[in-house]
Amino acid sequence: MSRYNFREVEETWQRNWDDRASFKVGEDSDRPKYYVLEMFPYPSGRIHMGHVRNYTMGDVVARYKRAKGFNVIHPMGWDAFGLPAENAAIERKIHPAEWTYENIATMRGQLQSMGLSLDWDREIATCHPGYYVHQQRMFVDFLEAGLAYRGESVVNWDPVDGTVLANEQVIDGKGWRSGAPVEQKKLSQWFFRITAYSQELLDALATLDRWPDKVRMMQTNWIGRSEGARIYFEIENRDDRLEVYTTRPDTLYGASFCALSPNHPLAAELARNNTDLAAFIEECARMGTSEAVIEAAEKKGFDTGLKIRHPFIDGKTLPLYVANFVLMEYGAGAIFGCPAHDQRDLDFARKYGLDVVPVVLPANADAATFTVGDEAYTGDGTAINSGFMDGMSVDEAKAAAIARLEEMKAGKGTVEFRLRDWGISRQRYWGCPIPVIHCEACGAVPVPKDDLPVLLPDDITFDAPGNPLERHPSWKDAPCPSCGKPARRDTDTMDTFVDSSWYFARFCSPRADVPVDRAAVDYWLPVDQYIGGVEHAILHLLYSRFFVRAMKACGYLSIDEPFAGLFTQGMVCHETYRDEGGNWLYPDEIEKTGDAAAKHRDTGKPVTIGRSESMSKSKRNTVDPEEIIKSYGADTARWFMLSDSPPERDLEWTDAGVDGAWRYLNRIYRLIDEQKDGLNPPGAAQPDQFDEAAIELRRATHQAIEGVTYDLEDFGFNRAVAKIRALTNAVGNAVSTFGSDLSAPGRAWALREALETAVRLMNPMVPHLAESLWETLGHDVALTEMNWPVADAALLQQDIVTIAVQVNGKLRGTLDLPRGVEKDEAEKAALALPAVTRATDGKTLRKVIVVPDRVINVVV
RNA sequence: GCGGGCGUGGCGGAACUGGUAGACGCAACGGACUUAAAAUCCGUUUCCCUUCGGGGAGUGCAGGUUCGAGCCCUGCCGCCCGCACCA
Repeated sequence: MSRYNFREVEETWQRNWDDRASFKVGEDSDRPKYYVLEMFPYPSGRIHMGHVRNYTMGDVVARYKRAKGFNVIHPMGWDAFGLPAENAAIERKIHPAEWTYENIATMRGQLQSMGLSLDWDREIATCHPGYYVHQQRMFVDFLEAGLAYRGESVVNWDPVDGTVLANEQVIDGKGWRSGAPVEQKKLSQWFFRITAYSQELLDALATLDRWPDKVRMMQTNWIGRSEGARIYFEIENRDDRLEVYTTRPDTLYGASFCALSPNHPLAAELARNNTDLAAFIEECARMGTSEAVIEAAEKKGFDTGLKIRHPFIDGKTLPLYVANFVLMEYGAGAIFGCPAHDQRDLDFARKYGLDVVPVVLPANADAATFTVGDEAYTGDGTAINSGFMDGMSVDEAKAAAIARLEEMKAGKGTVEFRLRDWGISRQRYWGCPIPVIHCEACGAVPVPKDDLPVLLPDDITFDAPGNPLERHPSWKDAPCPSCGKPARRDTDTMDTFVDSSWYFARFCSPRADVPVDRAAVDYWLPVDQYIGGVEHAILHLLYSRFFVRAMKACGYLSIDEPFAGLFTQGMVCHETYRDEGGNWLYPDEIEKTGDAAAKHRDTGKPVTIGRSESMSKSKRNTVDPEEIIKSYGADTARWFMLSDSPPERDLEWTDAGVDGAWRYLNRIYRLIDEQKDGLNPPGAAQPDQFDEAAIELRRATHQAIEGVTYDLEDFGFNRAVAKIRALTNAVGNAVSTFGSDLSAPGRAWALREALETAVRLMNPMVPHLAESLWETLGHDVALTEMNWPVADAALLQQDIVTIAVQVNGKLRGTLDLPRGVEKDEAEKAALALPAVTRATDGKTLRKVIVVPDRVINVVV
């Protein structure tokens, strides 16, 4: 008897697939295509369990679809630009490129050891000039199409590191690395005009029916469409007008003040002659934008002394404040306040003693007595105190107010979005250079496409803070492409989210000398199944949706949406451990001494076991996939990843769970090893007779095919695993029923069918073992070339069905009856059951419900 | 605050459109094999009562609809996630 040698099996089959180029694909019009993609990794150094889970799921889908006859493309690459490479450069004096490519080499090897069915010929790295040259081309195209532009915006600026920070990199108002208080700074940057597609990005969400509702909801909220009105208020003693945005023009009669954002140009203008106002604005800027600050912040305002004329009420004026809660980025950067019907306005009004005039009367309230106390009334109702709008519903009043404003040329109805254009400039070295040259005479001039790529210089230093490209002695000097005079390169690089916004398209023609080969993208796109973490629900997934629209506008492709199907997987979690001093400990530093107790492996000191949390280096609750693969094999890791937890939910990594997976794989290995010699040869003709035991096994086999197929179509990997295990149990039972006698009609055949089926069903999940067992069963065609098994419908139904018998809905017994038995007959049998007669004794039979082949309910 | 999701044994989780709740595993316990251990195999395992025939309760809580509810409806409670001064 042989033992399952996973090391040898996994190496053999990985080499075999490689030698036979099993996963290399090209366009093939004869077969339906299927594009499976997992979010590509950042080459941080080593793969982690989250990668293992993600890529295992993708591989199951890829191998399953392949067996179903699809021409499956399943590529892999590297999201290789980004900050950590620069940090490594600073900390370890290693060039970002070197660090990145070394990491890629390590991680490629690790992924290969997982046995993924990837077409490695399509591998790309976004930091490679062969990739980013095309990104620079498209940038120029976008520029020409008006989809990229240069603009000013307020950014998070870290004065110590000398760079812009993303919002995520600002923690409690301080730079995450330098710890310096972040400043709000106005900078000229490049933008992608994602807002040109606001409505379209919103509308098209409805077509993404294979996306999680949650993600669509999040994008809907992020895009943030609202309908309302722009109002142009006249300002007393000034020529210009004040523009505000509101969603409640119906409450205009209840207005008691107007307020500007501290960043509003008018506020800045007024501050020039008013030091108190200047100080107030300064204070607002310092306050920062972190949530905690906003939560606690008091509504504060500064009365500018200016008076705003009410458009509908002759002679009425409203005071104009600068208020800390008004955002420059939304609407017009200015508001009118109606305290009775907006909580924030109410707080503000109470603080500054402003009028609170109710103008919407709730349905069951009395106009004579209705007042607003501490809570603003934001609901529906009837307009009151509102002149021409009195008596209208909120919706009618909105329309009427807009109509009147438009008539007076004092405003108009508008649709507003929360979505902002995408600022892509980063003051970083390790990113795609922005292909623009700034000329004093000609302005910002794109680098001609023939001169691309603009390559990153290799000879850079990280010995001072700030952008190495800016400090480079000569790189930024370049002649103006337009007039030829000395000019200056843009020293910013693109946000790395740009890189990941189109990589899925590049995979279709990874070596093309244009961004994408038209025939290839027309064949392969869109991605049929995309798999990744929910943390990308907005940024990456929204940017990519924008990018394909922009690419379409520039004639590169013709799809509307990049990802037809999306699956967001849960995280991998693990218990946490701390020593007496509160320091985090790695799982391999501790030893369990009981159910909820542990000690330090070396010191023997007690260890506190904390709750299970997402694996992270900072909490040291990580398990290295490479160690697991080395000691148990990739298949065990894969099988465990797919068992137990539904893929969209978090998975708890436990040693016991891994052992369980390991035990099962050994069990099926042993089972086949023990039975293989007694089986008939592969491909033997189906006998025409089966005894009862053989039929029972065949039923289990075909139910497993049916169930596993259904589950795999539906991302029910945990259920599929359970059904394969159930089939294995059924084989085990059959083997003991059969004993050593396989001569009864059909037994040997049914046993082979069951074992072969189990192997084929588990192939997408544990491909090395499955291939090996398939070979053991006497086949010389690899499973990668085999079709998916098909269930025999005749075997899915049982001839004898077990029917539940209830009395008043309570289970009293069961009946085994032939399928399709007459209702009367079933009813008679049910009423004759001792448990039923006992329960109905002395009571009047009211009625009997018979659900054919399912349940009989006796009502008394 | 707004939006969304989820509550099922000791644990992870099954349960097709309302029809035998607890599949499949983990852990635990008992047994077989063994000098012993590991490995493996067999069995038990929702809870309570039991005269061992059974009986009762049970899917967060309280109601409702239905012959029948884990699933549908109403109201609570708890947990998780996202957004957050969005006018």
